[in-house]
Amino acid sequence: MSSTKNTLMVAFRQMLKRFGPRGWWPGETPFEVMVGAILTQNTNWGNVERAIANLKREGVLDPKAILSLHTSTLQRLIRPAGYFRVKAKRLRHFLEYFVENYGGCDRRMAKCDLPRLREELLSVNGIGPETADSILLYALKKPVFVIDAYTKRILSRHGLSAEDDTYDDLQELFMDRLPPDVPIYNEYHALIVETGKDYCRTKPRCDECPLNGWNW
DNA sequence: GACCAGGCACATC
DNA sequence: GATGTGCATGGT
Repeated sequence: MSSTKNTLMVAFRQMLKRFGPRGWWPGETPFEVMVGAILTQNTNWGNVERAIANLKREGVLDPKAILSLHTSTLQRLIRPAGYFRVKAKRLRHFLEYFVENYGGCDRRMAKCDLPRLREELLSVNGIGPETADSILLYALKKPVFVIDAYTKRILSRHGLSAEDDTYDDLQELFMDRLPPDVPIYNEYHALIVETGKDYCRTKPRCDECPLNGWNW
């Protein structure tokens, strides 16, 4: 266990050395982070930035302001992020929950405990485990480890996960072995994404990967 | 033109 | 419960 813990931190330091702190999540406010978490589902971040810029330009990057938009207007503004019809619905579902339960106030929401918030978020149509955890960690500063496609791919490539491991299995793997520390969870996930982008796409460059030899 | 990107819900078997 | 499919834009 302790050697595993050490291995996880060694991998962390290797990635940090290679890329430096990523400073996630890019977003000026917790609310912007929440919107970004939904818009970035299976989507390149650059496209999400365009969509968020549109919302800002129209002065509607605000829970109630977005809710008051006509559906076609919302769709037009978030169009660059792709899947704009489904994402308009998902955004609305989340905002209805957010405004109804917390008055659209992230600080009020952050006062609630993690297990309750996670369960609530997962019950919102359009919010799955990764989106829920991204909101919890990056917007509300709750200690949850975010698992994403890169994490799955990297763990699998290094033989550190099984085919049938679920999202929760992989999350447990990290959370059992790391202290419940928001800055570490934040930086760790961001660095895994960065490592995945550079070395672990469909044509992997395993030889150069900073996680070469990673094991536990 | 193919492939990729910081998922999720739903239909079908 | 597992497997397959639709959703869509913009960069490389």
